[in-house]
Amino acid sequence: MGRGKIVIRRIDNSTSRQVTFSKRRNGLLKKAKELAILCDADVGVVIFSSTGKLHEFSSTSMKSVIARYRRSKDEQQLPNPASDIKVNHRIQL
Amino acid sequence: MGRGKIVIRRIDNSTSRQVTFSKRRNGLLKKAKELAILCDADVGVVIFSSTGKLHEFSSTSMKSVIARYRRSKDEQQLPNPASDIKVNHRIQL
DNA sequence: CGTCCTATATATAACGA
DNA sequence: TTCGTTATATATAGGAC
Repeated sequence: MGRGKIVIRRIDNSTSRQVTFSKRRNGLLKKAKELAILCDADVGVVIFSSTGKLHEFSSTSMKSVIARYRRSKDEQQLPNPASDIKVNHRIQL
Repeated sequence: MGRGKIVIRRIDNSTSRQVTFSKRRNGLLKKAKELAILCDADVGVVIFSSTGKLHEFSSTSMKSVIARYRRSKDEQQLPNPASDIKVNHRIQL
């Protein structure tokens, strides 16, 4: 989507990688927000740049998204309730 | 980005909302993957459709992304060491 | 580092089968 | 509803500030 076509592989040049990062990071966060609004979805996005800086977006709150994610995961990975009697896990954060 | 321009607000029609959801969800996940590869970033995306179905993407593992998110948050929300005597966080990374 | 500009690459809204 | 098709809307690569 620009003057030239690019291949999806790690950008070697540190400077261009940084530039591309900020542009695409903004694009991704915008898309996430649009998806959440348009489709009434609960979305959570976490991005760590290669320099370790955090960027995020969450339609509700990252906390609730993560909590919901856990619950959802727990459910789907417990297809064997018969042998799992003591299913008590606390959802923190 | 289609035949017509749209306003970013919840799509009332359930059917179109569903259609738009699957298209944009795929788009968002693709963008997330590209960002991770191109910019060597650590990305985590969690999406719950309005019907509650989970969709996700993570460059490494959602588990590690969430863990990293927590650490990152812990650090940044402790800008008041004066009143916080028991500030013991380990800086890793 | 973010911002503006502009030519292109992509994503996708509206349809049709 | 689930897929293609395609006309348009957007995102963004490249480059200059």
